[in-house]
Amino acid sequence: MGTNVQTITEQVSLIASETTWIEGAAIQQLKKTAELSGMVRVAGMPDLHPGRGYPIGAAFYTRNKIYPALVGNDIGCGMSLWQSSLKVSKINLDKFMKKFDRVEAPLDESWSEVVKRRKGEKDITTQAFDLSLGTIGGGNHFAEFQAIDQVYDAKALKALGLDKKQLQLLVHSGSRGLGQSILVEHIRQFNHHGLIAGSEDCQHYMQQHDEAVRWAELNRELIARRFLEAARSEGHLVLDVNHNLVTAKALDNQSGYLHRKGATPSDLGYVVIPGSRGDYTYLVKPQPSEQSLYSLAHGAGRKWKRGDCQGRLSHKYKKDDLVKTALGSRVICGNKELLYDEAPQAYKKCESVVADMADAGLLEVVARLRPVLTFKTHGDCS
DNA sequence: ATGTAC
Repeated sequence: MGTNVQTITEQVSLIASETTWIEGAAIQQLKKTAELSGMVRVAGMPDLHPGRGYPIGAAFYTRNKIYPALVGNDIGCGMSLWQSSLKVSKINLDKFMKKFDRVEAPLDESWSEVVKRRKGEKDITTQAFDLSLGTIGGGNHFAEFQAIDQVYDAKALKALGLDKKQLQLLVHSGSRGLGQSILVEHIRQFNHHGLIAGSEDCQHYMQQHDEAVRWAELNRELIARRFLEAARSEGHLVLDVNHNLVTAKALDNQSGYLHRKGATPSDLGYVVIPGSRGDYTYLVKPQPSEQSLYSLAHGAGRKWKRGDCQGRLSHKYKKDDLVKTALGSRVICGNKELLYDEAPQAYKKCESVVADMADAGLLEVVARLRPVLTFKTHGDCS
């Protein structure tokens, strides 16, 4: 075992240094999840925190069964990084912020052709949630313009087609109401018992799951395209990685299923580990490892529960204090609850989470990106 | 997390 790989039980490991704060409740959930039938191994990431019954920031490996509830409602949620054609040096923040007045409504008619074409190309037939396509949603979802602030591996940066002078766009969103509807219907039918791998019910779930993953990818693409258009910019996709999904994966020459809930794949090339708005994002080169179930943290990880944050912060920080950050970036968030719940103070430092994984030999840092403008929502009190 | 619940 390398450093920063803690053994909780025979089945359960945790990627974190001894000094990284992990809530006890999250470890309890991790151990509880390991007791599910068919569970082989569970790995917690350094951003592990409690969820509703199951923890967030973890990978779960099963044989013979899959557990849709472990993936959760936001099937296909992930991170998409685009490079814009805008020069960082040309950005006037006060002016720039005003460009994003119309990025929350359903996509208008001017998008219908590209939506139709891309849905076809991605074999997405469901129409029930078309109105949500191209919208960010709530919670920890965002669209954030960033500047490459430190380069540690210039070769890798170049291989990705990234230019330090260009403004980048990071999109965090998922399958909106579609994934939710799939999970709700599944739980109504099967509760939390999971599905026998290969069964008809399992195949049916996987078919819906896979479509929701493709829908979430298209959603991020459309969000990026509409933000780039609003910024009067061109752009190209650099990477897109899902952190909520279940996929077939062979381990020890035996087939099985790798569930990821807030866990970024480390076996698919470069990924980003985002800090909460007001903190740095890290572009990293993963080193695939079975020790972490081929996964990495999907972010900095919550330190404080949603709902607790306003009480903990409002004595010290008013609304106006939270829309400008210590790194000089701006935040558009007209929803007061979200403004507090997603404040950088509510999260761990991304640097420490990344360092835990680097020290465990799970990644090498390519570059550090600093936030420029984080868009959450115009909300109800902007 | 959620075209946000009783």
